[in-house]
Amino acid sequence: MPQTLIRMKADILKALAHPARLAIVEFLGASGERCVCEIAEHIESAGDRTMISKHLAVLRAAGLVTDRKEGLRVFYRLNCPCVRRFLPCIEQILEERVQREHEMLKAR
Amino acid sequence: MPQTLIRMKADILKALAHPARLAIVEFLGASGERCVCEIAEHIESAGDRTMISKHLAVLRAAGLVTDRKEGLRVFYRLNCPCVRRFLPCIEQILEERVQREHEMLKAR
DNA sequence: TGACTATGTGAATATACTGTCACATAGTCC
DNA sequence: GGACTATGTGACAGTATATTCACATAGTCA
Repeated sequence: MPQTLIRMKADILKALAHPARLAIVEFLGASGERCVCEIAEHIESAGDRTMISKHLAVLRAAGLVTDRKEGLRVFYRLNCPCVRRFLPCIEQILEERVQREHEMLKAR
Repeated sequence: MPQTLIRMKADILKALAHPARLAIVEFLGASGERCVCEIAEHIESAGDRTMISKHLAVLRAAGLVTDRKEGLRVFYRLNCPCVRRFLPCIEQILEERVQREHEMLKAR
């Protein structure tokens, strides 16, 4: 458990820990390879396309996505299929938390 | 995919996206229930115990850990075993990235 | 009760991240 | 070459997060 390794893992998680970036990862996970314009169109919430570029740069730096140029377009895809496997786990944590909060309200 | 859900999931990831908190989660995942003093002793790197308290509060708020008081001590444990399952996935992403960077260096 | 221990909280500062703007690059088509 | 399109970058202001310190709470034991 060298500190460096932990820090690197935390950095990968940090890359995922933003609504827009998470949405991008989920989108790529569900639909394979997509160009920036398609991603931007699908996310919308992240206002400007500039932001999409920056978020993609963060994901790329973390090693989560790879890009491929084709003419004017740049296509992105998930690097590790395993990301798709662990996102449902996050959802499970969320559901369990919601349920726990429900029970606490009922218990009062 | 309502925006709120995405934001909640990103918040859970954000809670994990800190070296000290990730180390705490890994520690609890490996060794079950531990009191704050044991956690603090194991992490060290996170200087003050004050910080450990705050990190634990973040993990608790995210629904990742639960606490239980026993006398002076407070014991924490992981809430969702599935967290243990997805941490290796992060390691895999990291390894693949390291390998890719290696190849790029060789290719020059 | 009073000294002691384990843990948590609040305020204040330092640091990092986000989002926006204007501009830069690079490829395409005329 | 020049106009156009898709994407990326740099600087800046605003916001959030981490860290530190001093102090608060609450349980134990004499």
